[in-house]
Amino acid sequence: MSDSQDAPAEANHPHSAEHAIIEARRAKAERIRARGDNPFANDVAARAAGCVTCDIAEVRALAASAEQGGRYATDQVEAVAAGKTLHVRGRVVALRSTGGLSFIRLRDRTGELQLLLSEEKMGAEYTRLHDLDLGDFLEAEGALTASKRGELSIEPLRIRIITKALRPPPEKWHGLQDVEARYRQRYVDLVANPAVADVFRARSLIVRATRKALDDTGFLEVETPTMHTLIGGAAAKPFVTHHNALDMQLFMRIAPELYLKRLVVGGLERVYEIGRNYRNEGISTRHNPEFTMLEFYWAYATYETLMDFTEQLLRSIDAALASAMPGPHATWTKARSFALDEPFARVAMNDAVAAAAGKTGIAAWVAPALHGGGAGLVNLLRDDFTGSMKEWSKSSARAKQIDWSNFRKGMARCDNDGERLFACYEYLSEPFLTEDYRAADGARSLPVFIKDYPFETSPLARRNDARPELVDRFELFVHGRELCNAFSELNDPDDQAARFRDQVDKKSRGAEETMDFDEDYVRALEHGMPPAAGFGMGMDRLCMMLTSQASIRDVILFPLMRQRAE
RNA sequence: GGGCUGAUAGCUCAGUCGGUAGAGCUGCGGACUUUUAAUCCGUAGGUCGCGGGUUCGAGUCCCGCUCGGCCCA
Repeated sequence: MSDSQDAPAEANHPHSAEHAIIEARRAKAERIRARGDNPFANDVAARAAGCVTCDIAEVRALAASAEQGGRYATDQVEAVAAGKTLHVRGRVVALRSTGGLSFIRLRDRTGELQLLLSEEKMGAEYTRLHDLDLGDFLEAEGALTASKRGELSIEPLRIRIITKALRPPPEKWHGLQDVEARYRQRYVDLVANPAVADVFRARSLIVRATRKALDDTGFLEVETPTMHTLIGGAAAKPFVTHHNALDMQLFMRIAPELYLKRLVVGGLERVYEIGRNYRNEGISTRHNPEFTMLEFYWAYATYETLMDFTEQLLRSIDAALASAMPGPHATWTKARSFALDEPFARVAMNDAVAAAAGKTGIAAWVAPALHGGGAGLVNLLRDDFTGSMKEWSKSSARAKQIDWSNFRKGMARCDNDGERLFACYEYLSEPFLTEDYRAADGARSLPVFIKDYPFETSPLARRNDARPELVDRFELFVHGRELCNAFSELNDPDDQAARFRDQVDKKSRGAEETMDFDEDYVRALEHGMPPAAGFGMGMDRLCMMLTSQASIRDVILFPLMRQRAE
């Protein structure tokens, strides 16, 4: 908590430069009023008879046939638009004057267009420029033309400032660089840094393409509660809230899983939800307290079905992005260090651990890992870890990169061999996924499905029929980052009840991230849930991956920030 | 929570060994009828994040705090 006193708001400080700039703009707004215009106008329909209101993209489309190599010939432009008067509106993002001739770059949602203003043509209208600032919204009516340099332009006979911007935009060349200001004042970021707006256009397309892929596969989109009475569906700490009228404690959901599976019981055999989840945990470049997740449940499918579907889904989303935003997509793909276009690796956790153990070059590990796989290594480490750790940690370059101290602590906390195998995976395999699994070109990493998890680590997944110590589960890692988690669903109500009891036991022994016993969910399973497979994917992480953004805050419009005394 | 790192004009950034706080953009005034970060002349704009300390003297050195960033947990 901050007990700092309220600092004087800088903009109100009568001597600050910011204050002077705002006052200068306010004075212009007053001049506009004095002239009889509204500096915050609402009546923005075209005025001149026969004048057509156009988006900027429509203006460009009209002149498309006159374009050659990005340049427009004046006579051709004037020929295609002969006799037309166009009405455009947008924000003024650049403003230059050479005296009797001025150039304005106008931006709307569809693009940018130059206005070429001539004092000779406009007469008294031209003086309205004196009240214009960068950032203002302007409307203009005039004929289409091209400048001497071949830039498509409208040559207005009439202009009007329709919204006065009282604050100045950031520096025109560098934009807004201050990361904190970019997140706190996203409205400025979006105007000043067009590449940022592209990322959020991409986000919308990604979500739309995801919906389309699922809708086309016969899924039903549903909405389930985000306020829960029990903690369930994932291992995470919830936000706690309270309903006054019912005097009831509620948890903001950490996952929609248990509700979606109730719907599968109810006969909605393919359901999905794309929605916000809340986890009361730390903030990092990969974690925001609220985040968007896709979950779907698919009756009569198995986790094997889902691996195929996942590959196809990711490729189709990326293709949709490429076709809708070819320019930005090319830039993002260039920055990608992973391959989406060849089959993803599929590796059982036991094998992944054994392979990673082999790569450490630790002599004592070779035989157990070779003959017993990851489980063989677990047998060795359970009995002899601390004594040999020092010597092992120096065995090879790979061994030196392992986080031995946390590995040791993690192993010590484990209650059983399943958890130990998972710990081995976490410290020996996962940090090296990008170097161990490479695309055919060798230059990019290959996405990898790590599958067949120990059942102890997965309280909602179905046991493997042949090997009951495992569950039919996978996680997908793209360039070392967890993107998806999926499994064949546990539908045996008695087994599910036993696993809930185990979670409750763990909680009573002090574990923090456990699920509550959900009696209603067990009752639902008692009514019968068909065999099904379920899937979860972080949409924010998917956006990061496809648009090559390093931080989750770059794909969330308003990431959570600490409060700041203003 | 830990390590590293940052905060100087509205914006983007300099600021050397501790010695008068700088530039560009923006703003304001002026010139200019084909600009593309226009150009040129003039001018204004500062609680150097906040609070202590050392010193004749602190943007600069030391301590604490606030708010970020990166890495780790």
